[in-house]
Amino acid sequence: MATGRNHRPATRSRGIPEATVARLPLYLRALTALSERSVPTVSSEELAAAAGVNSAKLRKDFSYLGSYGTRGVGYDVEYLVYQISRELGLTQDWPVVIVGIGNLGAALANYGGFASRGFRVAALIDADPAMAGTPVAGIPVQHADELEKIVGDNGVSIGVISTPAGAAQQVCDRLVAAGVTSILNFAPTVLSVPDGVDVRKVDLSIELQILAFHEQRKAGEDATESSPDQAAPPVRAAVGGRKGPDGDMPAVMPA
Amino acid sequence: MATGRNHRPATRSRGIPEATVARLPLYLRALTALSERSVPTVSSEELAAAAGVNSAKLRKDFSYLGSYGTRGVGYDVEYLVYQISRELGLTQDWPVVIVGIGNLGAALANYGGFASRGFRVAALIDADPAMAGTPVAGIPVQHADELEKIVGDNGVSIGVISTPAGAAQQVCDRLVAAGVTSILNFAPTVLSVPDGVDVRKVDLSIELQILAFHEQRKAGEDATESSPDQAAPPVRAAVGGRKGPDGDMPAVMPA
DNA sequence: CCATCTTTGTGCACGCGTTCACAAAGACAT
DNA sequence: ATGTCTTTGTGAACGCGTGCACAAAGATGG
Repeated sequence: MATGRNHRPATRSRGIPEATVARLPLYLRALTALSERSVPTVSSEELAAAAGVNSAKLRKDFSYLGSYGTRGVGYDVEYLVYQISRELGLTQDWPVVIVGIGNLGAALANYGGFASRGFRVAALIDADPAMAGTPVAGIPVQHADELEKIVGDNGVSIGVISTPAGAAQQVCDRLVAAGVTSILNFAPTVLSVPDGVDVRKVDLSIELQILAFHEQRKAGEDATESSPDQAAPPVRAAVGGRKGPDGDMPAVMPA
Repeated sequence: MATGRNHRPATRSRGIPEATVARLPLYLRALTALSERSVPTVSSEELAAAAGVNSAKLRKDFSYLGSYGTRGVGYDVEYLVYQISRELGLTQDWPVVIVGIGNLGAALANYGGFASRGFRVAALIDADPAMAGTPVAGIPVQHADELEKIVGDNGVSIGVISTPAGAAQQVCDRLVAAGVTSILNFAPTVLSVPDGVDVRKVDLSIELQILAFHEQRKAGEDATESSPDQAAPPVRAAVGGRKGPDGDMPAVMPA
């Protein structure tokens, strides 16, 4: 039921590696800061430091875009800002819909970085009829029934899902059916989409768990790895047995 | 990722690859759902489908944890839930502080997935004196002056930064100085931290830009790749010279 | 016009991650 | 017991991403 044929056949588009694409926004941000300070040129070393990456990596990344640097001098800041913006498709306007206007959805709607970079919040959508008409971030919330019409009328191709996990797949299906081909998913669920639709997920819970893993490892190293088993003993559960010994796992969509 | 000399000496801890660690929370979530439905065992194929990954990858991932499966049958759900939880360090309690209680910070504080899996919001911190005492998600906001004391008293090792970009590095430095060794950064900035401190970043803007890239590419393919240059002409800026002849560069985005 | 010095662009090697494909292991039926 | 059938665990090959190290390019000064 979940992913199924989520192929992702090496999204290497026009020869630009996916890893490079993921770093371009980082470079762009650093370059924009330099541009605001009217810095005319930067070396790969300086820019790499500002973006927090290796300078060789940065140069190789730029080489995929073409040769925009001048040897002995560096890169022209304004020119590079333009080239990267164009490569990322930020020279055009991207109408975006946010579905699920709870705490998170409202926060996203209010997020400044949204509107500032070619992205425009075309509509806020929520399933709660009581919210319809209520303005959030200056935009009136519309009912989910309008979803297809909104997407169609505005030519929306990017959708943001900030609904509860239980509603995410259904919302996703409707968005895709209406014409959306890129989805940013904040709900803690694996979304299943047809080929040709891109999904990126932002998952707070997963990030925290990864941090906890490393944190535990650090603590374990300090403790000379002497801890035999700090918590409850593994107790291989009998097949078909009940829940865990402590019976926790606090119900509904923990994370 | 941080900046400067953040070596990341192959964070391969006890032989568990980083990529595997990043997937464990995904497996755990799928397994928890199965556990709630009282499913006793799953095959790698089923679980992989639920988690949206390749079954061979899943089996290899589990092999790093040890051999918890039974050939011909599959994996014991309860047992695996426990093993992964333990590996991720979720059998212990992780006090977390959230710094920056704006729209996003408040949304995070209200996020259910936070408290449910071993993570406990120990404190909410904001620099605005007017917010001090105001309860958010049932927890009174404390002033930033208390940061060091809060971290110290509660033994906090994980910090969440949801401040504006300008304040993030400073907050980060204070958290680290106070003893925090893992940081989840929502601010659109590259954080610089000393060795031994882990930083993970969640950046809405970057995710959208990556989606825009692929979206543009899809549109370009549909148009038979005939588009020569859809927007303003590149107009290579003269090296060392001033800006473009017409001084355009439409300020394609402030921040 | 030549020498020097800076910085880019990239060939190459290495390591990680993914995937295939299959032998080993065990459940289950007879 | 023995055979069959399912599913795991993993050896091996492959491809991507990273970083080193250096030659080529061009600016700059004499």
